[in-house]
Amino acid sequence: MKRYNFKLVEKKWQDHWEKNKTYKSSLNRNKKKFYCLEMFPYPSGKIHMGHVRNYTIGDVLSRHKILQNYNVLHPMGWDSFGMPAENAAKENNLDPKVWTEKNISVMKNQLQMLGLSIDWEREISTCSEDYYQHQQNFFLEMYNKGLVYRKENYVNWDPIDETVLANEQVIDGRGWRSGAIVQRKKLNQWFFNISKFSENLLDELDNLSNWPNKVKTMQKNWIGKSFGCEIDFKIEGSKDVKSIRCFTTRPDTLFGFSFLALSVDHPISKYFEDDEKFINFRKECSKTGTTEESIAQGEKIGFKTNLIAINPFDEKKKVPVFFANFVLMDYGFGAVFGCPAHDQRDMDFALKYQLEIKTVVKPFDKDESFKVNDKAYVDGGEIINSKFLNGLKVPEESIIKTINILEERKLGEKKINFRLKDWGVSRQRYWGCPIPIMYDNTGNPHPVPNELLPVKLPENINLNTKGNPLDHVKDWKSIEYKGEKFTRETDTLDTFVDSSWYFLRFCSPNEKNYGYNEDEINYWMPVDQYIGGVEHAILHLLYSRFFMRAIGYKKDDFKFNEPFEGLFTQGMVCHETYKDEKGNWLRPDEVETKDGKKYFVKNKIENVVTVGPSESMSKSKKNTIDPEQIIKNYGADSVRLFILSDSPPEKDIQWSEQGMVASYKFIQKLWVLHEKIKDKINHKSNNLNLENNFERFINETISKFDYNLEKFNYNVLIASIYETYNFLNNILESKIDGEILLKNYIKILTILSPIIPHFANECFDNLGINKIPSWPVVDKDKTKVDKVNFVIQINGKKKATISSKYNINEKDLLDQLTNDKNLSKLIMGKKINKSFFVKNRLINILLK
RNA sequence: GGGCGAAUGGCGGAAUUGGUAGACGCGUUGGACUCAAAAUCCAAUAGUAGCAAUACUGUGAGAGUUCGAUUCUCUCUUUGCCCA
Repeated sequence: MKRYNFKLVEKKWQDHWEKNKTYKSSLNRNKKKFYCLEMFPYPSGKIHMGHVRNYTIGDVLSRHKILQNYNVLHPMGWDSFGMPAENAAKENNLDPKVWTEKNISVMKNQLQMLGLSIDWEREISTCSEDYYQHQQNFFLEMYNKGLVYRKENYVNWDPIDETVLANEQVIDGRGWRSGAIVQRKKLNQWFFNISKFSENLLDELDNLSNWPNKVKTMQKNWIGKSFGCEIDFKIEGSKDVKSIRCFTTRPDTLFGFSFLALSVDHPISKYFEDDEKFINFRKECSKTGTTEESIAQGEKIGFKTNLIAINPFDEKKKVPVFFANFVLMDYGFGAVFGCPAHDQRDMDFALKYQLEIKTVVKPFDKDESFKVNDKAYVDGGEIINSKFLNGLKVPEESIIKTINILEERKLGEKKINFRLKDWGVSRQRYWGCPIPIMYDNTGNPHPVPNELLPVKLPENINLNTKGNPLDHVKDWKSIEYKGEKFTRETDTLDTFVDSSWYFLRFCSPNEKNYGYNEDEINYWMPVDQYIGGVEHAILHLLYSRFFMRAIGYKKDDFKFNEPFEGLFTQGMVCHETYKDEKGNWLRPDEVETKDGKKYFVKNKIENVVTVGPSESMSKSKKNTIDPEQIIKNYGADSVRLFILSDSPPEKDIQWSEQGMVASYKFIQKLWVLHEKIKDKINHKSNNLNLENNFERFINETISKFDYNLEKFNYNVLIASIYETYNFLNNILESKIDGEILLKNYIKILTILSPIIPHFANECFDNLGINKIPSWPVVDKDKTKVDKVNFVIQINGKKKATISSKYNINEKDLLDQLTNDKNLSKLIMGKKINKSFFVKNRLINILLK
């Protein structure tokens, strides 16, 4: 008996698929299409286990659909613009393009080692001119439709590197690279008008029935629709400022108003720019960073102005105006009215600056003397201490009625506010898609005219400059058109733009004239199943949804809004973390264990290792496992089997070497089984009972497969593969007819093939079958049983099981029970009060 | 602080959605094979009591609905993610 040699077999089939273009897809209207897409990778160097998991899940689905005779599109490409390339290139003094292309070739090779059913002829790379030229087109179309505009916006500015930093690159108020204190700087930037579609993006979430609710909730919260009103507050104490406009969702607490807080970026801050104390205060604020979270967690501080705000409902009530660090210019109008009794943030602030805390809402079960002290009361109840608002139910009456009153008195107006802000797409970086805009000598922007498109990214430029390298490429930056001199926009597009339409490009990757071919996208789109990490639940998915709306805006032949019909978000791959005595992280292969209890540095038993919690694999904690090495050691099928077997795909999985070995051994065992079966297929026998039993098991297994494939319960699927193995191994002990054995074994191999494709193909080949048959259909007749195990419960407790006829009725079952010598004593001498009968399952007998 | 989810043997996890809790795998223990080890195979494996048949307890804690609850409801604890 030959050992199964995965190295030879896997290579053989991968070559076979490539040579025969087995997974090439093309438009075929006679077949139902299925577009299976996994989030494409960033070419960072090597694939990681997260990729292995992601692409294995997608591959199982894709191969399953192929066997169900769908016309499957399963492409792969590269999200290849972005900062890491630029940084790596700077460090190693090479071209980002060279770095990127090298990584792509390494990673493509690694993905191919996994044996994925990908149509590699559709491979795309977002950094190639073939791709980004169409993106420039989309940008200009959107520009012409008024969906793109330019405005000044605050950014995190690193004064040493002279560069803009993303929020996550600001650590404790300093640039992650230079360590310089980050400044807030106003820059002119390009924006996509995503907020125009806020309402629609929110509403149509409800149609996405094949999306996880979790993701839909996250998007809902992100879009953040809130209902409230705008109120103008009269201001005293300044000749320049007469009123300030606020947005609020709680106008009903207006009588609890005790201060007005402004963002330090509020337009009226310009009147305070001579005040040194204010300038210092603003500096202090900029240290807390610009994220909402850091602001909320940091201490709330304020700067008291000499201004006085007047309560519109009670002109006698005058309160101080502050600048405060917890108010963001991005939300509402950068001004909030403070009601400490019913908002915790306002409460913290009021306590610090000893401002009035006036209770205006009470819970239903308290009386009018209810008083808020130092913890804001934010739940429902009834309005008190508020003159004409008293008695209104909070929130169902109070908010809308207050708004009506404000509107009647012309003090404010109803307003729906969205948290979702327009998408700033300008990046002061080299390695991205150039923005096809040029400026005339007065600084006005113009779209780059057709004959000068695409705007190509210059190559071989000096990256070791301050600020955006493109700014320094003089001969690229300045152009002449029809005798007039222009300078190019040197910002490039956010890489989220690249990934907002790549799924369209896959439908017609070679279309020359436009980003997509209409026929092709109308056939293939939308993506039937999209698979990726939950970390992209908000931005990438929302931007893609926006992009479809933006392309389709004022364009009748673009027929769909939603790019992804189904979405599946997989969990992360985790591994234990290790630290030596000095607290340095150690790689798993640097650690050795004895009895699974004591851990120490390899070959140095005296150096104890502390085992930390299992966490998402990351380079910084050194708890990564290199997929290529694992595939080389155990084979692609084993890796695929293991990565699916231990946990449900949507949950995190713990990488375990033992589990990996178990999967490897199992493939070996399957091969032994295969050879045993092959030896028996010419065996003649006639044992009807055995055959029925056998066919029932096989059909039940297929039905389990169908159910669990549909639900992405791949771990349960693998469990039933083990059960099938055990069953087949057992049945070979008896004399089963060879023909029936083979017929059913073929079905089993077929349903195994999406998970372990190399192995299954080899087995088919070995049996002289050159094409994997279609997905088997469950034969319901074969799953019929004539006996079932009935559970006997007495007073709700399980007492026994009894084998009885299928579909037996209650009376016959009770007869059978009373005639059974052993079981009859369970009810002997007692009166049956009542009984509950579940067909073919159980009976619960209540005795008196 | 808010929203959503989770909690089941030594471990990862099953449970046809209210009907036999612990499938399947890992680990552990015992046995076979071997001069020995590895590999492989066989068996046992929720806990307590018992030689045993068996009995009782048991799905984070506590209550509730129900003939029957891992599953539904409420309260609490711990924990994860997202948002603030």
